[in-house]
Amino acid sequence: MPYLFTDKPDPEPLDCRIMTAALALFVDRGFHNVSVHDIQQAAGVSIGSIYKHFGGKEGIAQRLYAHLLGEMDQLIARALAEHEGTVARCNAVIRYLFECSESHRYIMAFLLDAKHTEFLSDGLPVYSSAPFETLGGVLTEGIARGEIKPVAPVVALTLVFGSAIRLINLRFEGSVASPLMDYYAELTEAVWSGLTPQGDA
Amino acid sequence: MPYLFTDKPDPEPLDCRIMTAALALFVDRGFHNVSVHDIQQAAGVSIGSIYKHFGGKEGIAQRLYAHLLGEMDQLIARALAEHEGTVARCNAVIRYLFECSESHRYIMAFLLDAKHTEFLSDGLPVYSSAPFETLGGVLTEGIARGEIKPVAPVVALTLVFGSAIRLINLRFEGSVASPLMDYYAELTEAVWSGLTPQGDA
DNA sequence: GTCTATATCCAGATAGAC
DNA sequence: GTCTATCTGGATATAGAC
Repeated sequence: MPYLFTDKPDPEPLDCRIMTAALALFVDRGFHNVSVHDIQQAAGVSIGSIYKHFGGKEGIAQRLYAHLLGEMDQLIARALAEHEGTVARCNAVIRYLFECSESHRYIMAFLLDAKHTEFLSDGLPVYSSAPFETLGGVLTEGIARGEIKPVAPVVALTLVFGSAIRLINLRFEGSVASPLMDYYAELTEAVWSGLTPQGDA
Repeated sequence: MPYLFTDKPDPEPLDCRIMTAALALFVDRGFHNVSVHDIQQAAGVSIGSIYKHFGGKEGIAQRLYAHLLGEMDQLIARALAEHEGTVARCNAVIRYLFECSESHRYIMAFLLDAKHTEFLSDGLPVYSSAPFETLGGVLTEGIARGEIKPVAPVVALTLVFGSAIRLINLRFEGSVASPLMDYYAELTEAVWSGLTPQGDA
């Protein structure tokens, strides 16, 4: 089972083997280019088990998505708890996003790179999900407090996190050779100098 | 045949009917959730014609992608030709991107919203394609001339166009209710006040 | 060059043994 | 609860008439 912050339990249960294998395949090839047979083979399990535990391919994707959204929620909660002030909090989130993108590529690619609406019948797009709602709230609050220029919240959101996530996407695509943290300072400085009244970084 | 700037010729040839129908289906449902039968039916053509003209579903997507990248190239060339200076040029591109996203939703959604690598065996990701290479060049030049702060080109690219494109994505997803141009001024002002030495908008 | 009918293949899903 | 073998549906692709 793929986690961002905890190490997996040693006698890894079958569910987790399946989800881990599926995650890698989904990211590498795309959901629709992966068959249940591929997952079964990669996980070293039988087809029967997969249908018993998940009900099918979409079932795996659903549970993966729900689980990983939870991980993302933890990441954001952690970043927010560790800092005070809108700028510091958002920077902490960006830093975590960058670091986790390097250290847990599959998790982050599945969350930030996939078009979930194309294979999850129910699921909302990531940017309407709980974690990103939280970030929108942080920025809206920052605007209300005057820490951020009075722009539309969605503009602040796209500037701060949209650009950061685009950089992550480019990194996953292979268009960016250096580790993301190499760009952290430049990016955050430029963003906040455009969004804060005083122009602090 | 979907165009950004020209009106379609009146006795619309068969190729174009097929490509137009396929474009709408690909955007609405995603490439893998569309069958050749669906396209055939929507275009009012027979399966035989589709295989004769395009060789199959991926053939349609390939020609669509090539054609629409050309349209995007025109859009950018136009914006660059109409203005002088890095900031004005980039703003013109953003303005065109916003306007075309409202007026030609299917074209822009196919170009900016789809994961082409998942269904085109050859095609590069959009952000490594000619149009975006051009934009990278414009920003690199602006940095060299001192019109833009000396940041890594990829940082400038993600800030200027990454945030704009994220906003477009959100608009397509339905997360943004107002027309994109409502945010144009706020977005560009914030971006350039972070990226230009003097902080001009 | 356009269509219809058909063949082939493969992924998704299940039934029943162990 | 886990596996193997099998069924079924549907999508891609083609062959041949018009």
